Amino acid sequence: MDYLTTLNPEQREAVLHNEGPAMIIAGAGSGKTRVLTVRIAHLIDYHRVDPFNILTLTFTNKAAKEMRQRIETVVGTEARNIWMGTFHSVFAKILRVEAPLLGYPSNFTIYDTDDAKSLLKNIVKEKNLDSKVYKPNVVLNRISAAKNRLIDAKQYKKDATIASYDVKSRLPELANIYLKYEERCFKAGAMDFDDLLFNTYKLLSKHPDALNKYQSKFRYILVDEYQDTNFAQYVIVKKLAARNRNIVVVGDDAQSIYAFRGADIQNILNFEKDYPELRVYKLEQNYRSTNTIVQASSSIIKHNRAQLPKSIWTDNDEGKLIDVIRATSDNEEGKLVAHSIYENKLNHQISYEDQAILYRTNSQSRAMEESLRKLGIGYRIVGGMSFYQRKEIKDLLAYLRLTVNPNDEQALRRVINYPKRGIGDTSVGKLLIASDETGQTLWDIVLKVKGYLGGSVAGKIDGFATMIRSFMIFGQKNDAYDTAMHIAKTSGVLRDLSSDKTIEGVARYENLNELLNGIKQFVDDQEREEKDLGSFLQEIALLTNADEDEEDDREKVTMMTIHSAKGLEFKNVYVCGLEEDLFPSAMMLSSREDLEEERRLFYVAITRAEDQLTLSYATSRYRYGRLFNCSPSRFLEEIDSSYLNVKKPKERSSIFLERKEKPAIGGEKITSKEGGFRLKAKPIRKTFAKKYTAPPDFKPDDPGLLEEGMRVEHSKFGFGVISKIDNAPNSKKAIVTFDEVGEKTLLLSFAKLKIHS
DNA sequence: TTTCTGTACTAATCA
DNA sequence: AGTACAGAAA
Repeated sequence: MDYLTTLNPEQREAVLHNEGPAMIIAGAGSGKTRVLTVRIAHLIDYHRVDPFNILTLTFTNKAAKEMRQRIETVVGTEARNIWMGTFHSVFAKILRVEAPLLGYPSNFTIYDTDDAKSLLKNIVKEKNLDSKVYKPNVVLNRISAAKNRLIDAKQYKKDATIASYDVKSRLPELANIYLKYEERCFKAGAMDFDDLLFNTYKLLSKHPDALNKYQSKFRYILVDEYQDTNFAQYVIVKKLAARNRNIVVVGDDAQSIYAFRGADIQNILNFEKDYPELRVYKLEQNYRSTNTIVQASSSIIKHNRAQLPKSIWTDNDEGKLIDVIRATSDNEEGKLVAHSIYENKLNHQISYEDQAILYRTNSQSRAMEESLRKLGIGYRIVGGMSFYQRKEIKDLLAYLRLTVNPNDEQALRRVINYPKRGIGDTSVGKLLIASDETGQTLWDIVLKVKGYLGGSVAGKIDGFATMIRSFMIFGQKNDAYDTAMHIAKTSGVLRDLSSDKTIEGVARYENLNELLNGIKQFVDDQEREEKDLGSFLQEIALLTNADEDEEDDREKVTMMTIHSAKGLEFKNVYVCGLEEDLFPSAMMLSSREDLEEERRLFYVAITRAEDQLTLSYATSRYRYGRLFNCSPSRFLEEIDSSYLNVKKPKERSSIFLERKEKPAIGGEKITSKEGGFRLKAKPIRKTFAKKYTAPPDFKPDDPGLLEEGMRVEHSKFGFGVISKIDNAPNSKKAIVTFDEVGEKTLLLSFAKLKIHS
């Protein structure tokens, strides 16, 4: 029970709350994760609750993992039996078992946003609708919103209000697209992200035995970040908790930032209505930030009308004022931020891992990256274009998906002609028509292709089907790694990539190997029981942006969107791009609700900082390759100016601005998963390869003169040092570490290198 | 059927 | 700046 002594009275009360519903309103930095973990530990350790009976829903898998580890220090390995994870991953786990009740195979595929969009694109095309009007993005958002409100395609079609709204917004065919989309997903044995929630709801409402089973299993339910749950999640939780009513939700209305995904603050208010016996606990003391930051954040959030009454306070020091940096361009903004980070380290011994750069949109990372690289500051980017979104990764994954579930239409279409095997769009189109007319899946048609197509194409398709079938048989007898390796080799994917000797091609090949390594680590994980391909695919389908690798973070600045930063904290935080139309986003200016959500997002951003907060903006910025002027964000004016230190451009030390540029280190994007393996993508940087252009008088030297350790100039990559020369008979190679683009292997018969002494 | 090339269009946040 | 698509040429 020592763990209770570390809590303040309010926290302790929340932890000791016994049975029945409770809501914990926890301000930023008030120790809510601590309360949650101690509470769970207390349930197990003191109240002798069986961990199997506890369900904890968190916002990221990483948060769940950390929480589990902390609980383990109190109650031991028993903690591993707690059901803990994101809504999506917990529900996917349930659906793996129960999907057959809903007519889905238990090895169902999970469609990510890209799969969903490309399926919608296909449907729009098949219906001969204008894809400029029915944009996949827009259509998907509408369908997603409907699913989050638990409206299926049939109900959608019947609903007069929705119909008139769709007509008004000139998308009258939406209902029919939704019907088709639903049908195609079901036929393919696939669920999109929203289906994981929707189908769980269907399961619990249509199958009393299943409802009964999970209600008695989950006797204690805890929900973190409750302010970001949507209607579907709300209803499911309510159903699960209906019998025991032991539900504790933790949230902060001021940090609700996912309305675009259907999150509804209303859920907090509904909660009070649903459980009249509800106890409410408030955690108002901030342990994270300086008083300046706490006060400044309060001065911002009070501009919002919609909020629950609470007053955040802190015992911490007053701290430093909030710096405001003004730059003339996005590139200069990056430079100033990078220099400031460098200076913090040099003069104040603040290591890079304690510093973070936050921005509204992922596209803002580029200018920052370049500046950090020039100063030789290591960094890592959370989110953005992730490893799994790369073409080469998706290609192999499509083969793997197809092997697990051959009805997966998106996967089939992706690889039926990759690598090129002479099955073009025309032929695939014919198969699709046959599939539509006969009601069979695309795979069924492929199996019986000779009945629908003639000529040599039929033979090729037949060969493809035979290959996939052989993969399926192979997969039944082997683990995920051996199967994936077999598939990569036999399908020709590996050969196709290794034949591409361009720089980008080599990077792609390495990425593919990284994926295979990742699968190997998955298989080698001692704690894992299921090592088949299907388990691996399920594992990676639900990775979140924040599910990051930790061992590699040392001496690296963290960069991410503010959304990804939720729940995190850093000593020094830079919030960039504080300009009208960027933050707040131009798309969020039309209603008070939207603007207030942007303001909450800003609130989340600044409350990430412990000691020092810096806000920056630029007066011009590149968009669509053009330079646009911008004006400072209204949010800057909303902060009480007594907390601000507006830096005048002159004050900045010129030493830094003229410093010689250092070679780059670091700079890889990292994505990983909690099971212990991690995947790094080799960045494919055409941009930087293009950036450098040799002077007109550039003349390469004779490759024979090159030696290890020499400093050389390359016509595209700029300057670098030869780290190794490989004297293979017909392909002399040099490995050169370039200042800007990092290590490259160059074939000396092609590469033009000039020696610099 | 594939590959090349020019053009049109686009970048908000996430599971 | 990057890319996705359409149309022409091979």
